[in-house]
Formats: sequence, C-alpha cells, structure tokens
Amino acid sequence: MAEETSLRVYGGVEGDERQAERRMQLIEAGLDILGSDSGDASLTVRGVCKQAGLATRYFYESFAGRDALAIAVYDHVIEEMATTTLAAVTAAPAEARAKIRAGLENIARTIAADPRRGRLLFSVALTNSLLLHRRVHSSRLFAGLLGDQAKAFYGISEETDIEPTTQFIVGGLSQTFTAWLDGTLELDQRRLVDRCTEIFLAISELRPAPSGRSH
Amino acid sequence: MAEETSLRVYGGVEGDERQAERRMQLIEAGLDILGSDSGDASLTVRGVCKQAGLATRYFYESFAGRDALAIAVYDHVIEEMATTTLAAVTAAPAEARAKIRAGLENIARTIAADPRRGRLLFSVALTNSLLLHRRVHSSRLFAGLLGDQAKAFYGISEETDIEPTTQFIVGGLSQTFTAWLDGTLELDQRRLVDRCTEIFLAISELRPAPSGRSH
DNA sequence: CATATCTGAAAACATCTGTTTTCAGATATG
DNA sequence: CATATCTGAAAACAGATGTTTTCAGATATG
Repeated sequence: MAEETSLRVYGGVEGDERQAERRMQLIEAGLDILGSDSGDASLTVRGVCKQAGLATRYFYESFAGRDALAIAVYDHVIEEMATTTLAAVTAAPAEARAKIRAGLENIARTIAADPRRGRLLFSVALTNSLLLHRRVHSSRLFAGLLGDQAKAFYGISEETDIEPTTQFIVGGLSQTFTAWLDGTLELDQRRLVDRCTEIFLAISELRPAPSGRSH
Repeated sequence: MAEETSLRVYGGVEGDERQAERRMQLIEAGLDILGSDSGDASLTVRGVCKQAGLATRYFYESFAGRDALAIAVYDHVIEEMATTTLAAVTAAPAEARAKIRAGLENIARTIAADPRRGRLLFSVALTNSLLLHRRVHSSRLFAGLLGDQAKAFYGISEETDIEPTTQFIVGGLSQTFTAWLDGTLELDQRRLVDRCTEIFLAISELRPAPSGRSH
C-alpha cells in the first residue's frame, strides 16, 4: 500500500528493475517446476524460491500466493504460444490444410525447443481449478485459431458450448503432443505435424450432425 | 504376519467379512473422492475414512498407504469397464461401425449412470504417477478394444509404441466424454455416441502414413 | 561517517497430512 | 462371570508447507 515510496538503488540497479528481475526469476523457476512431470502439486513456495535462487521472503513481494504464481506462469506461456501461432496461421496461404499445418508446426516447434512449455500446456496434471479453467479457455482459443474454417462452417461461438468435434480435436492434439514429448511416439516433427494435420482435416470435414441439428 | 490367528466373530459377522466390508467401504469412499473434480490431491487418509464412516485405524488394515487405495479404486473401476465393454463389443455385429458404437455406448451409459467412474477414468487430475501409468495402459487397452479393425490394419502392439492415430483417438474421446460429463456438451447420450463413432471411424480410415512408413 | 534501506538466510508459528498408539467401552467365549 | 478381542474416537509424533517475522551484514545516501 505504501511501498512505492522506498525502493533505493542497490548493486547499481534500480529498485523496480530488481523487483522485476526477481519476478521473472520466479516465473522461470515456476515454469521449471510446472513443466516437469510432477504436476502442480510440487509447486511449493520454498521449492520455487530455491529453484530461483531467491529467499522465501521475496516470493510474496511479487505474488499473493502459490496460485498467483501458477497463473502467471501459465499465462506467460499461453500468451507467447497464442501470439506466435496466430502469426504463423495468418502468414500461411489461405487454405485450410496450409493454415492448420502452419499452426501445428508452430506448436510442435515451440514445445520441442522448450518441452517445459509443452508439458505445462498439455500434459501436466493440474489440481488447481483456476489452472484447469485457464486450460479449457485456451484450448478453446486454439481450437478456434486452428480451425477457423470450421468456425465459419459450423458457427462455433467462443462463449457458448463447444462442439464435440472441437473437443475431440483439442483432446486428440493434447494427447498426441504429450506422447510425442514423452518419447512415446517415435516420429520426427515433420511427420507428427503432417499426421495431425490430416487427422484434423478429416475430422473437420465430417458433417456436425449426420441426422439433423445437434441439439 | 501373525494376524490370521485371531479374527473373532463380532456383531454376528465373521472377521473376514467385516474386514472385506470395511475394505469395500474404503474403496467406495475413495471413488467418491477420486471421482470428484478435486483430483487425487484430496484423497487423504483422514478424508477417505470420514467419507467411509470408519476410524482412521482401519485404513492401514486394508491398504499400505494412499497410493495402494488409489490403485485399488482405479483397478476396480477399470476392470468392470473393460469387462462390460468387451462384452458389448463382442456381442455387436461383426462390422467396424457397429462394434465401435457398441463399445462407446457402453462407456457412455456407464459413466452417465455413475459419473464418478467417468471422472476417475477420463477427467480427474492425477498427480500420482502410478495412476497415470495405469491410465496410459488402460487407454491402450480400450483403444485396442474399440479399434480392433484398426489394430488389424496397422498392427498396434500392446507392448510397443502407440500410433499417433490411436493416441489422438484416446485423447479425443477422453476430452469429449469429460466435457459431456461436465455438462459442457449439450448432447443426449445417443448423439454423443453417434458423433464419436463417426469421428472414430473417420480417423481409423486414414492411412497411417500418407507418404510412406511412419518410422 | 552515520543512518536508512536492501539482501540473504533462517526462525517462528499455524495447519495439514501420514502413520502409529492409546484407551475406554462393547462384544464374544470359556 | 472373567478374560480376551474388537470397535470407535482421539491423541501423539514426525514431517511438509504456507506465511510472517527476525536479524546480521551489505550497500547506498546525506
């Protein structure tokens, strides 16, 4: 409440900068932990501070609690993924297969370069209901992003229910990317993206309800 | 080690029976908790005993620890689901669409009748690596069970890697069933099964690797 | 140099959990 | 009836964790 008055220079660095760097160190450490296969149960205050090389004291300087850090980490990863994927899809030729492939390729490349991000987005066991909601929301976002032609066909709304087709695609992609990160799937990135693109397309081209309106 | 000597009659019931009933009460209570949306982090010894109406003392009579109970609950649910689904698939006409529909219908009906089972199998956030491994194994089992014609085509081995197609189907079905249980999907059971059957078929009919062998 | 702030480490306190043990009362058995 | 076992509830103990506070030393500022 009355903290903006102090903040001296220390070690030649401004107070705001030191705080911001500590915050970033905590987010990085949080990503290390959330991006491991232990799930978010291992995200402890002491643990993340040790990983960040900071004193416990500084945790509450930047975050109100465990959940606040988890959300910050998740948002940090999602935001970057959304930005780059949107750019890749936009830059791709105006054709369903090309756009889907471009988006999937961006995701595959990103999580291959930093598996922590992939595990956080797709495979980490989240017990935190806030994080689960974020994942649902961002899944919806990506499904819309990648399947914008499906959106045009079927009229998927971002606010109302998701079609079973979209749910299926999101779940299928998550599972496939997770297995790929695990090493369970012995595919190179190129073939993974090819394969997922074809499956995505095949599902998209199904009529939403063969015998009439779906509800 | 030397417990099989005692076990008196109490309340008109044999000692073995009392133990077995307490074990069943604990498994039921464990299913209540694991089948809630809190994930397996809420499966505490005190909690499950309270839910079962038993004293903490009796937990370790039947289980070595938290993990042992979790595994017992999971196996209990999986075993029943596998048995009834296998029966449904076997009884269905010898045709891919009919067999897939029969299997999916059995799963949908079972989890609609007891959502705890569905949430445990598909949606609960599992931080327990033992449970995660069980889920992978049983997913493999069900994918093979439902897609036996795909198995014949692609030669899916239960011991080696799973094809990306199978991973996609398992993940897609899990996500879709989860959303259906949540109420996110406003479909009746019939349409859900129809839709999943068509998607399943469409994916199955894709060639595994359009440009050659997959690895 | 004197004082105020910052830093790192650790202590402190409460709570939750796993696990074992105690104990008074209920029940069966000789 | 006397004794051994069973039951339910709770206490006890250790460890992990969230969260706040203390404290000695480092660093900047007047």
